[in-house]
Amino acid sequence: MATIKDVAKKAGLSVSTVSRFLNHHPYISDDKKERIQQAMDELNYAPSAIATQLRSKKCTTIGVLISRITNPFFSYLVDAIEKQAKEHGYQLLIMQTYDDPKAELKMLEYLKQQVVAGVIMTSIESDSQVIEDYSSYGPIVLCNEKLDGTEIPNISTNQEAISYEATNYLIQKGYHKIAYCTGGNLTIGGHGQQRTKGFERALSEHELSIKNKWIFKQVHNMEDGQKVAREILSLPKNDRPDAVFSGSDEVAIGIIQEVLQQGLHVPEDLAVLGFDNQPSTSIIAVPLTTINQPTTALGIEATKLMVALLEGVTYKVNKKELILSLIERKST
Amino acid sequence: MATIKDVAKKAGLSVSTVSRFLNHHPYISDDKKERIQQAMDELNYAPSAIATQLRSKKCTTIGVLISRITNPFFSYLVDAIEKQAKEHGYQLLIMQTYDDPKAELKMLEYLKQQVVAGVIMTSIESDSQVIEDYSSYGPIVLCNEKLDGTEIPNISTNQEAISYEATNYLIQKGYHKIAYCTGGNLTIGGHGQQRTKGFERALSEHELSIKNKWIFKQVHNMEDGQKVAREILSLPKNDRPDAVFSGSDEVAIGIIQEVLQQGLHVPEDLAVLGFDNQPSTSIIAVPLTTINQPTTALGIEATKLMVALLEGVTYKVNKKELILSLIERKST
DNA sequence: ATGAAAGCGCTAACAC
DNA sequence: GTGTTAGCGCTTTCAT
Repeated sequence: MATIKDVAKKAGLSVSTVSRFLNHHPYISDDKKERIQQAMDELNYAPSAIATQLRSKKCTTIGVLISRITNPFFSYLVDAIEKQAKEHGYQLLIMQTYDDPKAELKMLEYLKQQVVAGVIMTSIESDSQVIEDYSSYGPIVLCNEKLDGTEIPNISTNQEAISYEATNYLIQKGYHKIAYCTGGNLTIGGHGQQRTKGFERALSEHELSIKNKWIFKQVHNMEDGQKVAREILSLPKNDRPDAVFSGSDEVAIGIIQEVLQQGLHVPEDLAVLGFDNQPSTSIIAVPLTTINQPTTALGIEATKLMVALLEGVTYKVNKKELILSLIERKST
Repeated sequence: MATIKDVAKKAGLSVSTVSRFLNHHPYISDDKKERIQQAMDELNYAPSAIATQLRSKKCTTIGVLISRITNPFFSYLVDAIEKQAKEHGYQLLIMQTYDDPKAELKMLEYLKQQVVAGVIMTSIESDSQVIEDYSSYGPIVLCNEKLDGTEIPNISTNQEAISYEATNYLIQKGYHKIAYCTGGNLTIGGHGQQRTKGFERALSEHELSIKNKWIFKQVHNMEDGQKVAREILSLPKNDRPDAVFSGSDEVAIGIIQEVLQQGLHVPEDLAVLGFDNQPSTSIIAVPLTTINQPTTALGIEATKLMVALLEGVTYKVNKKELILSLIERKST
């Protein structure tokens, strides 16, 4: 590979002039510009990004932490982040955590080592203290997550409110025995805590109770959903929920599949409400009532905020687009 | 940020000793190891990856080019690549092209600038000559793509054969008027050329012809599929295909949706065969007959080959897993 | 076993 | 306008 030195030699100029040319400085005579360009072309020169970075301390790679890219919510989020980042001249280093704090820590170490200039976290596994510590090495922006008691900036939606609204919607529709599915395990500060809060608030306002056996924790995919449906349907009629609020569309789809397979009907035998509005929810046998997340807006705002932080300017987050909405289809 | 110099000073040693410690060289006395470790801890030191890279010329970032991450085929591919890369100590720089050759070129420039050590291309927009030129700067591995007349290594499946097989399957089932959907435009060397070849071979062996109006080019998503279905259904009965072979599941799903919406039936009024076996194809109203791609194997093999190329060892691709298969469901 | 010193490819004062 | 030079933080000879 040719270096800036080779170019300078070939053009009969000094490295600094070539460097100036590279960095679009003013005040270089046109004939020299031409000579440099020609030398570069002949040598097929490209500046070493590494050397530039070491010297100028400018890094244009943003780290993105996601739990799993195959989840449509995250792939759409990454899509939005990537497009926005590219627009500002940044690249994405992507890392899946699969909910493993070790992977998360690896990315945070990359921040410390300056492999990435900043990190957008779309999932959190570490303690807030750990993340706060690392934020001294570069900006960290939380996307669709929050960390109470910290100063870490975040872009997020009001999941508690929409959960409350969706639960009320179910109650108004006449469903009073509502089961609940969550990916977390109902610990405070854990996954889906906000959704759970909204759900519980709506129930208690209507003085409805929820039985322990109607609560399903650590359910994530279609198979889990099918299992949940089997459990529900095996309960005696008078003890059986008439609706399920699932914190995940995938689980909701599994539930619907299983109910239909048993020759029963949705929503007559069991109503199902999901969360995410994943692409496939509108095309299944019984289209799913679910909650739409402003995925693109979340990605765009998180990235804009990150870029602003990186470039030392202020950015006022546009909250108008960050709203969740209930999509009513056929499953409720 | 503390540097190696600071650590050396604090430990009362030279930078070279610290460097040796960092690189796990033998022959460092235990007491000095301890002193260094302690100094590092106190200073909260992390070596600058950039400086290390500039000096040692070792880069552990692999560039991955994909057309769009929101397409499940690609997100599953990236998932497999990321896991495999991580296992070997590499990271992924991901870039979507949205079929724009400019984006592709940007990644290839990153290869030239040593931002990435190698590039895995899961989609190709540039001329083979361009890609061959860039391959002198680092390994390029094609994944699920081929470039005839070049030496660029590739991991791919026999799409021609499965297309042939799937078309024969349709013919054997009694469908003799088969329409065809492709994301490309039927140019030689273009998108889906192999699939088209297999399709045509099967037709011509059975002396079946295909009318021009039964061919749909540049169709990509569900909406395109719905349009295709509308066009097909508006044809007079005697001139209407009885089956569609779609090069994309998404288009196939759109077709099914539209047929059902018009009160007609799949496969009675129109049989539909897709390509990809995307997750949602098994859960739609009429589960789709389609072709399964060995996504994980493609990703794993491409990454293993890339790592081998990067580390200068040979790797024999495991072709046993790289097989396509017809998944028969209810749409044919 | 440890240290001194050169230099990876580039940028940015500082001189002229 | 252009050249000289001193590093950025690290690895790696070459001494000792």
